[in-house]
Amino acid sequence: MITIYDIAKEANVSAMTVSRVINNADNVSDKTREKVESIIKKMNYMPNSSARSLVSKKTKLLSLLVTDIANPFFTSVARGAEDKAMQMGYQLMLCNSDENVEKESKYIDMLISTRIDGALIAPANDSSQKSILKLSKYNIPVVLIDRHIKGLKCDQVLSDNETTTRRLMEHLIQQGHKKIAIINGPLDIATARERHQAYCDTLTLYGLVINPNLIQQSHFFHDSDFSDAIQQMFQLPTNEQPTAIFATSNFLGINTVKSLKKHHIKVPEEVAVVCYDGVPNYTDSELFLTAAEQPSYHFGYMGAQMLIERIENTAPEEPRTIVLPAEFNIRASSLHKIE
Amino acid sequence: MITIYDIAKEANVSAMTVSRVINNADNVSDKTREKVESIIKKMNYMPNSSARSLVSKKTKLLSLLVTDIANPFFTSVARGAEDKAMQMGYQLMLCNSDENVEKESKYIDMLISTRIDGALIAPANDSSQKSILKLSKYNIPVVLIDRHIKGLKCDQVLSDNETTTRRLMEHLIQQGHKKIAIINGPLDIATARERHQAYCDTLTLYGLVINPNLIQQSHFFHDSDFSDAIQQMFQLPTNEQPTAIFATSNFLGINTVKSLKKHHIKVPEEVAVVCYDGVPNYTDSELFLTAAEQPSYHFGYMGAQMLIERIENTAPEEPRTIVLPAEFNIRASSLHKIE
DNA sequence: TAAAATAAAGATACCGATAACATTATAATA
DNA sequence: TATTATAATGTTATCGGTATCTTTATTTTA
Repeated sequence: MITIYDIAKEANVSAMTVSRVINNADNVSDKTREKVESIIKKMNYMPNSSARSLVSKKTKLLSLLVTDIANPFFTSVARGAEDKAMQMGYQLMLCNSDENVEKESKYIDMLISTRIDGALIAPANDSSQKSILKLSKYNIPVVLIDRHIKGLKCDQVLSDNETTTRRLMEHLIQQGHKKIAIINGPLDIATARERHQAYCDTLTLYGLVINPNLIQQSHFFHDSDFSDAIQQMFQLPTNEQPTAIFATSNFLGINTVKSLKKHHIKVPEEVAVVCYDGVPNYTDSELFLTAAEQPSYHFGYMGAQMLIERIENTAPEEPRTIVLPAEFNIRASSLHKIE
Repeated sequence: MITIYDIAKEANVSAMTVSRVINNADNVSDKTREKVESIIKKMNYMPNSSARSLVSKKTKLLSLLVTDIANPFFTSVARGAEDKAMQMGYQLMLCNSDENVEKESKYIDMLISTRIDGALIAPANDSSQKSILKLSKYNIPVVLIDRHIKGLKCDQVLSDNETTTRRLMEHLIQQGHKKIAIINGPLDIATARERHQAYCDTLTLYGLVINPNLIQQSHFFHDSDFSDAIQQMFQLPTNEQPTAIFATSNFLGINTVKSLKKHHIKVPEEVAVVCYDGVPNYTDSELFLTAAEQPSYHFGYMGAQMLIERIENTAPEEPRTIVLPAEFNIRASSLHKIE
């Protein structure tokens, strides 16, 4: 492996001069610079980042720690984060926690050892706080994505859970729905908690009752199954049965519609469905599910930008929170007025 | 930042003893080990990977260089690769080349500087060879994914382009189609070239004519647009117009169906469509497009495994090629017999 | 022209770990 | 008990860069 010393010897200069050349220091004569540069090219020299990092204490490495890159929301976040990282000269490491705090913690330990310059994290749940604080102990800045953690002060890019939920609910209420169910993720995840709260608040705001039988918790994975929960709701006395369902995530939305179909319940005629977050359209036809679509690419892009600003000390000291608005796409799944 | 020396001082031992403890060397007394371990825990010490790498010449870093992580094929590849990498104690860096050789080359330079232990690459096209050879110059093993490069000897995980194409074509031919168009990516990409070849071979095999008017090149991006190409084909004399289309990638398939729809051409009644590779189903209904679905997760998983074997010298010297079979899903888009 | 200022390059130590060898303490053997 | 073998620990050099200080060469100023 070629080092700075090989170049130095070949060019008849000191290693320090070579270092100056590759770092574009200004106190190198043009003649020397040209000579060194030509030898670097000839010998195909590339500086060793480990050696550099050891001295500089910077790795130019960021990490994106999400629950599952295969969730299209995070796929797009990754793309955005990577674009910004590359643009700013950073590389991005990918980690999937599977919403598992132990796995997440193991990753974070690895990331600390790697001495990444910063981390973009969509935490598994509230108890991720411990691992994240560990990063802080190592002065590794963190930007939270999508899910914040109560009591944890750091930069974050979040969705406007309150407004977006309310607007989805209002859409249903305007269509005449009074018995609206919610299918949600675990309440130890901020997004689930806030969407739950906003769901309750909106019902109250419009003078509707909050029926615990219409509140179901599942999880946010792709294969969340709550066929039983659905069935249960539709075995309630008729006056309790929901006429609309609010699903709090892309996969929950899809699986809700699938479950309903399985139980031969017609959407939207018998029950309307709205969904927080959307999915890419890989079909030739229009999408079916009414969704508040999040600008997921920007979650990653803005997140990476904030992170790099933090790393490079160009950010204000006070932690910043960016709230990105969703885009509402009213579609067939909720287009059926009831009286 | 806490180092091995801080631990050593606190434990009243030499740095080397601490190093032995963290590396689980067997020649450390239990008493010493316990003492050191407790101090490591107390002081929250984590070894510095840069320092380790500098000595060991191993970074435990892999890279996944694909054209676009947002393409569901590569998303799934990434998930598979990451799973295997994590399992084996490696971390995965993510790079998107956007099928751009310059961008790809820039990435590869960064990866060399980072001294990654190995790279999983889906090359932009044939001229990626130069950059990939550069990696070899630095003894960084490469596993090619999905796209191989002629003349480049290395481990690879590929699709069976010949068989899969032939089977898709045969399916069409069995339905009575004689005028089959192909919508393909650029021919400087191996997959496109091989699918093109297999398309021609299959036509010949069944005694059908190869009509250049029915051979269209676009590209593999998400937003490939070939509405004009489609229109052109359907402005041919009736006896030349295709009754079926073979799209050589997931996005090409989707966009083909979309374009046809735009031109009010009915699928499958007026033209059947089959597609190489599929997409995840994010809808409640059955997918429409007949597709040869690739086990993308395994492309990544197996690729990472081969790569790690190569890195850790447990692989046979001779480069290996793994060919993963596709799964055929005949769906509505091609289910219409013609006489 | 001598003294001071500036530019260009070199020497050395260090970043944080580990490999290789050296030393000391302890146990086994003659 | 003296001698070896073995176990446990320490010392030093090194990985490939860069920060810092020093030296040498060149230019500017008085």
